[in-house]
Amino acid sequence: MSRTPPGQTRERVYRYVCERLAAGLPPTMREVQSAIGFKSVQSAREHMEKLVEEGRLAKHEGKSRGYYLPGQGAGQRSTTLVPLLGSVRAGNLTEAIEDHSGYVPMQPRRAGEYFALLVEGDSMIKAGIMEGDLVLVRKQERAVTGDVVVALVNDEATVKTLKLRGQRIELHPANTRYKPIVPDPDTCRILGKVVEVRRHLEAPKRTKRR
Amino acid sequence: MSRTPPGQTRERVYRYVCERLAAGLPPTMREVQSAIGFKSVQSAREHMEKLVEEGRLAKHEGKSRGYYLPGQGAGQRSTTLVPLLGSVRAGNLTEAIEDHSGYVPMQPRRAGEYFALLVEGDSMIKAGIMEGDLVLVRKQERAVTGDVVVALVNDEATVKTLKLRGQRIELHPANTRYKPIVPDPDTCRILGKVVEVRRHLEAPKRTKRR
DNA sequence: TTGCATTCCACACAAAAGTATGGCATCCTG
DNA sequence: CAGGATGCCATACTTTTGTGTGGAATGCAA
Repeated sequence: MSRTPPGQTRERVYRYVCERLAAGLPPTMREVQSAIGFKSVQSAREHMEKLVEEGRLAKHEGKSRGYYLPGQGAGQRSTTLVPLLGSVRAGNLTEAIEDHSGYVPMQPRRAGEYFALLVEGDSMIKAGIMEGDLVLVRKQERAVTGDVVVALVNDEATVKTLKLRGQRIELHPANTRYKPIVPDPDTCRILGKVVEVRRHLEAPKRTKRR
Repeated sequence: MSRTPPGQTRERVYRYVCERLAAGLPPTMREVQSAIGFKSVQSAREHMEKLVEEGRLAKHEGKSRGYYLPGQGAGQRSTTLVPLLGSVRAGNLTEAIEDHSGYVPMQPRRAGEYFALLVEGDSMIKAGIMEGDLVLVRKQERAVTGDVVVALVNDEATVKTLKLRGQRIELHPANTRYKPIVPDPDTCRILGKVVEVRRHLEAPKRTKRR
């Protein structure tokens, strides 16, 4: 029977398992067996057990699809899929909640409900938030001065830096070409706080036609 | 037997399943049963089947832990956990690969191997890349003019915009306070192309002492 | 009243999935 | 040479997990 140099198949197994873990469905032993091309499920199992011994994988004993990455379980923050609701400036965000256009993976640092929006315009350029960036927003109706928030002003969403002057809300741009917005309190509502900004420097690859 | 108003338990089931999906380990029927508090596994199953009928969940027939979110399967890009290797300017990146300090979830737009780095300095401020930002990098040794790359110059990693003049490599900052780097070709190596920039606007929450 | 839909329970069975035991071959070290 | 480690195969057994069938109770519409 043919056999590979020590450690080589181990790496292939590890890579395959990591891919599956990242995809959200850990593999069974028999799936590892198939993926690597073993004739016997026991071959897969021995590699997996060794990976656990080495501390590179951990597992729930006796549970199906029970392997996981060590740092991912106990201390590591878990990944959440956040709905991408559309773009700032798009229409009614309440409706967009029902028809989100995909998910964005994130690891929340705080408990809460999150949504993602695409940024339009350059009003926050000095804060390093550019046209086309993605903002991840935690839903909350209050924030403090200095927070970057998504606010609804006259039913139009906008990303700005919040300044509270007493009870008065000011929405400050980070671009000298724009003036602060001082909305009528009845027409302004904070939707949430921007907790993360993401920028893709590469366009999506063209997918094949289906 | 006590029973809830129509739809109420369904939502609880859905929420639980979504949490589990986001955490990376879909639940078994018996786990759904336990989580909701049913006495019978069949109760869990019927809710799950209904969620599939409604199009809110999908499943791999007959497979353990086989449920998934519909848009997440076929067309949706799968999530990959990318190792965070440390910060640009830190020591030897080759060693850092063995001792990465966590994972960052991303949905790659192209096939390849990825790693993440923390940015130090403000040399790319005009490109909206700030101190403390996280760059997600696809490993590649070649890039084209205009790409933002991670390069190793005299064993020091740096994030810059690449400019190729013939065979000569120039590494351009996006900040007028810095000059382009024109490294000796023997001392410069491209490690990869920056494909995504992320900024956290919120510090990690303090975790309880263990 | 009957039929249907919804929300639940109980139990048995089938298949998937984890685990155990035996075996072979190669290489290296004591 | 023997023993141990590593990389594999083969098979059987055990447990987990999915599925099927039967049942009960409630509410609503025909």
